[in-house]
Amino acid sequence: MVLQKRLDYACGGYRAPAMPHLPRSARGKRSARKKVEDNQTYAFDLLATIAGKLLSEIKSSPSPCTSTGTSNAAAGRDTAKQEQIDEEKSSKCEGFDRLSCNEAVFSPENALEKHITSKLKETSNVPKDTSSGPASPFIKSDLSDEDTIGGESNFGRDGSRIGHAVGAAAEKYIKGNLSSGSAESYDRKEDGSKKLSVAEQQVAGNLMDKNAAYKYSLDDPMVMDVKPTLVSSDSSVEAPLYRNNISRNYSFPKQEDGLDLAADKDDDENSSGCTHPAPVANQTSRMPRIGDRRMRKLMSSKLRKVAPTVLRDAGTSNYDVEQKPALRGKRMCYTRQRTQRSSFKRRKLFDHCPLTAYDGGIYGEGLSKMSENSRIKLETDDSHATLCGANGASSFTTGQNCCYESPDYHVKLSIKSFKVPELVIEIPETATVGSLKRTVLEAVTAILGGRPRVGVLLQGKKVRDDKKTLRQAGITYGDKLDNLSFTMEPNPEEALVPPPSSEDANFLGLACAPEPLARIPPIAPAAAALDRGGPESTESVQTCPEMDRDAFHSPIHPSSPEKTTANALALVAVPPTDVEEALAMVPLGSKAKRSETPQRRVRRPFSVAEVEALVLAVEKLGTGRWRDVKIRAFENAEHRTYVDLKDKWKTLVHTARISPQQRRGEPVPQELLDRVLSAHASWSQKEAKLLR
DNA sequence: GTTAGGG
DNA sequence: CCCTAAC
Repeated sequence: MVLQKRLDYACGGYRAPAMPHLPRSARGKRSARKKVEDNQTYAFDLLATIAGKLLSEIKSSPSPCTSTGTSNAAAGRDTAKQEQIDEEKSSKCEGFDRLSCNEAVFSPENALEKHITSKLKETSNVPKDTSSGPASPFIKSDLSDEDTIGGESNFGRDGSRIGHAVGAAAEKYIKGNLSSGSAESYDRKEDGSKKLSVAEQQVAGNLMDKNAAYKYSLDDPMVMDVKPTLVSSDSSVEAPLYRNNISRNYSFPKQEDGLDLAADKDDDENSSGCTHPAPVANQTSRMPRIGDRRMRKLMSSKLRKVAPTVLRDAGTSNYDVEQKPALRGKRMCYTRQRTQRSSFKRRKLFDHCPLTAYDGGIYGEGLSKMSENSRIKLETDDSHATLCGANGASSFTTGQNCCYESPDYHVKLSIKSFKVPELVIEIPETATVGSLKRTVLEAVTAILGGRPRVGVLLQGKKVRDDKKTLRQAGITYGDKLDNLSFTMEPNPEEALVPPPSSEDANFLGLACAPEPLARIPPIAPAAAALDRGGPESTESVQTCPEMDRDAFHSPIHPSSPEKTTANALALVAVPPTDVEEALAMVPLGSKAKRSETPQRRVRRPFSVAEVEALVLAVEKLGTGRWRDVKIRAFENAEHRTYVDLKDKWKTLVHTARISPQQRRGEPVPQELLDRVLSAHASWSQKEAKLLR
């Protein structure tokens, strides 16, 4: 055949049309079998990449300290709070009445990102199904025409869905964000990953005895709030996050343990290569397709090993995996995902159980029980009155901790949700859903990833003076609570990055640089902060007045006892408006240019003239010699590759077979379609004969 | 780089 | 149109 080919060319590219060639179809379909394998590989690679990145981040971050002191350092910003912690540690009963909201402890990122992630994921898959299932087999083959259109429309739908999804996620958060945390904690137990629990307990132990731990947690409103978050991640993926947060934010001695354990869980041997992935990933993403492909292959060997270890690190993992267009429709099928999914389901179940939201604290089971009782305790004044914010104050809190507090003048608060910085994401339409997810995750992580701090808004105004007593600030018993809300914000101390601005090359520029597509202008410049690396964005957020205004409000409802459950603290990331809008802005990769979805070629429907030329050529050359067809009939049509011609022929054949009503796009003269069918039949026959 | 097919 | 496998 080869020889023949060459000879033909020698003759000016014209050969005996009737010279059928052996179809390669003999190869049969190979896709199915290998796909599974390959998919896994992809998944692993991607996961590994991400995981590696995360891991590296963790590593790069200040190593966990052995004592609370570290956590204090982390908190940095609020000295008083730090002291608080120390005190607690040193003396069992001391400082309980103090306001010990160590912001450092507050790290909702996990929960949030997790939540969003899962949500996105969940929804993203839906559209897939929709698009994949052509109403009829006929329609299916018509894809070339309709597919593109359909595909695009699908994409659009996806987007909207995602938006909804996000919205839903946000809603969920509002309703019972914490619940997710609780669910998570449950997951953990169920999964038998008690290592973490142990670690937690140990941590608690460090603080003192269990009671101490209890108290500690109770004492620190933030802690309470946070707890769910910490545990929030799914057993598999969570672990890493969990430790990640802890290590970075809390620097508990045990973190290490947790980390190791987590790592070991799946496979310990691989922790080694984890450092690579991050950089590699970036490179990969930037590479041209072929390069990319190759890269992935090359990497796969290395990364695969690492992947398992890091998997959990990447709460993100799934995002990344899905981000690859290559994975479209094919999803990872390894257990991990299933695990996650199941976790998610469980979590969902818990979503409506606000009570549990508080459970599953850092300290584990013990805490979980008291959690419902514990709420937010705020210090009213110097008198050390502790405010048991819980709706229907918890007996526990009162009984155990409140011994130090005066029962009077307790401000009862029920935090329904936290305001988080507005999340604005900008992403090209051509970006994959996966990249979208990742982007969102990054944004959220960036915002809350560091050591987020809690802001208090009273009547819309930020209460900045931490030294003020609640009373002084105007937060008093039975008053103004409606105007009290909390915000979750990046810790300024952590990030000394310039305030975010739309011009910020870091995220705006880099983010989408590779993407030629027009971007949706950032909705709110302030939002840019979100895009930044977690810690860095802090300052900007703090600085930005809009932050406070735009952030989601978590109005505090004077809690009524019966509402306790319903009023569970919720961490909510509520998109200001439409999710899609909100998502409009985050850079696809603030740090690395990700969004490397190679621009999809513009759709250029075949004109009738082109179809005719194609038909003519195929009639002459037959099917299976697309390169020749291309040369013969589309030599000058740069945008028509022989693959395109082949595809077009495929669709033409299909089109010719379906009823005219089912056809879409510019109608092709029936005459041409008839010729298509005849030519197709003719050449098929010749082919068949040859095979015999 | 081509061809064949699935997505 | 995209992506791959098999050539």
